[in-house]
Amino acid sequence: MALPSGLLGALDPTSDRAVFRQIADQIREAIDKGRFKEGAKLPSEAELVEHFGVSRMTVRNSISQLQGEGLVSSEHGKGVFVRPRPPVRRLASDRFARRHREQGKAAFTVEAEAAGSRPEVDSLEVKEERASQDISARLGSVRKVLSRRRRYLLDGRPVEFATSYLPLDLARGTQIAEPNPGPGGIYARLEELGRHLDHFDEEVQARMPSQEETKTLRLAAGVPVIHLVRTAYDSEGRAVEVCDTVMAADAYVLAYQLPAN
Amino acid sequence: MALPSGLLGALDPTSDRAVFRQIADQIREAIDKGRFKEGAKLPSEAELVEHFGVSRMTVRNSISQLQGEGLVSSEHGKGVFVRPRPPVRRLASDRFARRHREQGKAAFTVEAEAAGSRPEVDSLEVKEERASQDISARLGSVRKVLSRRRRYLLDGRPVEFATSYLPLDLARGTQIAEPNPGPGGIYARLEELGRHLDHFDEEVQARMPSQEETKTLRLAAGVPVIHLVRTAYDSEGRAVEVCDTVMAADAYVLAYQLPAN
DNA sequence: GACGCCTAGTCGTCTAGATGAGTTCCACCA
DNA sequence: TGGTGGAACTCATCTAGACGACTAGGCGTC
Repeated sequence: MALPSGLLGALDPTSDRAVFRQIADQIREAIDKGRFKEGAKLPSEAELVEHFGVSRMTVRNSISQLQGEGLVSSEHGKGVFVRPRPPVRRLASDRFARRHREQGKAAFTVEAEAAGSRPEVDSLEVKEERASQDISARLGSVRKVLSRRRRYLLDGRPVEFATSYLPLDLARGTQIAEPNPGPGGIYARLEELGRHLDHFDEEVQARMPSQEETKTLRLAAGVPVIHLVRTAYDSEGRAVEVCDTVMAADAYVLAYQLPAN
Repeated sequence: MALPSGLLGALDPTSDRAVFRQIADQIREAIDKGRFKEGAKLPSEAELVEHFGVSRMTVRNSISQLQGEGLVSSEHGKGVFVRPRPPVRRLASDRFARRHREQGKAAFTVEAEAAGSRPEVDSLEVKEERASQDISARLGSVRKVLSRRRRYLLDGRPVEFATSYLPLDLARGTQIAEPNPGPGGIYARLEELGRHLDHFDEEVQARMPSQEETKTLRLAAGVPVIHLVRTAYDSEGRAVEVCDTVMAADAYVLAYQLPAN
């Protein structure tokens, strides 16, 4: 039952700092210093109670603190574990370049397989609907849109879900309205429709997930999401697609290249 | 003491869902539906205890749930409030374009004043130090660097802090090593030194803040940070600066433009 | 009017205990 | 051999109460 000595220190009873914060500090430091490795099990609540001589609620308070920081996650009946850092997927700013599209495969699939992961696309849903105010504004006062909703998984883990919106009069009746848009994806189809793509605008924000997002992406406590809204413009400056994406922040790093002039 | 009726519903005792989650759901829904507006005070813990007929710890558990989601923040002695959404600063991908630099003022200052905010720069610290492994790799195997550390505030609120690293043999003895690098900032000085800037690489990640970041940025619970690492390259492809930035995620939206070819 | 004190209301921290539920493993029995 | 039941351990939820500390407003004193 007793804790291996040296793993965790003692409390400072003279400190102003709340006891549960001191305990969280101790555990955090032990993780930082590698005394608890990624994926390792923390001492059980009972062991921590004994070690620090406090009540169980205080220990739980400490752990819930660390959970909120995304450092640990608890599993009912098993224990509390140092949260492993999943491999991140790097999204380069040229990922929608035409030269990649011409290969004919979806960007997500190609990239994932190159990284040795098993990609999946999920819950595909294609609908015709009224544009929300925001989408309408981004598409240039379009009323009705075709929406394409899907979820992406890597090795069975959901990492991202996205909804594309296209003006209905552009997409209706084309392969874009089919579940499978064909080789090169909807951007290839848009170009075949004579909409030569010129550039994309991306807006990036980070925030904590909603309840629904937590569920859809199976997020652990303390994992934010990246919310990315991309608008595609054709060579005449018309917006042809808006893609609204929510990503598990611990699975991604976004890379952009900016010109200096 | 009693709660205005209609604000919050009742619990479902037959539900599997934990009581504290049901209470959090009720409050979340009330916020979503606008029954509690931004900045409004939630019912006190005592009122919620009475309304739902549960113990105080259960109510506190609900509230701490909502805090973790970034929905509310509590103020000791005052109450729990719906977290107001602060105005966000939009960072455009051309913010380092030469044409802006030539105005002579710092980008942060110009932008903030244009938006009607009061900008401040803080805790400026210039040091010579050994490069960390990561910084060294990004700068191309540079051992010693000049580091410039500073914090940015808008209307007194810290929103971002950043550290720039430059190869020491490039920056030493120049105005870059001075606290005030002069008009146009260090990028202008680099160009005067013959390092014509070609492009920047930016890497964006989001995560929960460390203890220190929470303190430096005075972050509320449930606010993630955006971690941005920018590398500046000159026209000969040499990395001349790495800037490591941590931003309060609720204060920013990043905007990028990507070419389609 | 300015200041300080007091008080009621608020959240923060901590204790001690009860019950529930998921996981693991092993001894026992068929 | 193989399955089953249970013990022991884990975290999850909830209760009831105590004390501390911060805030705001009222009130009296100077």
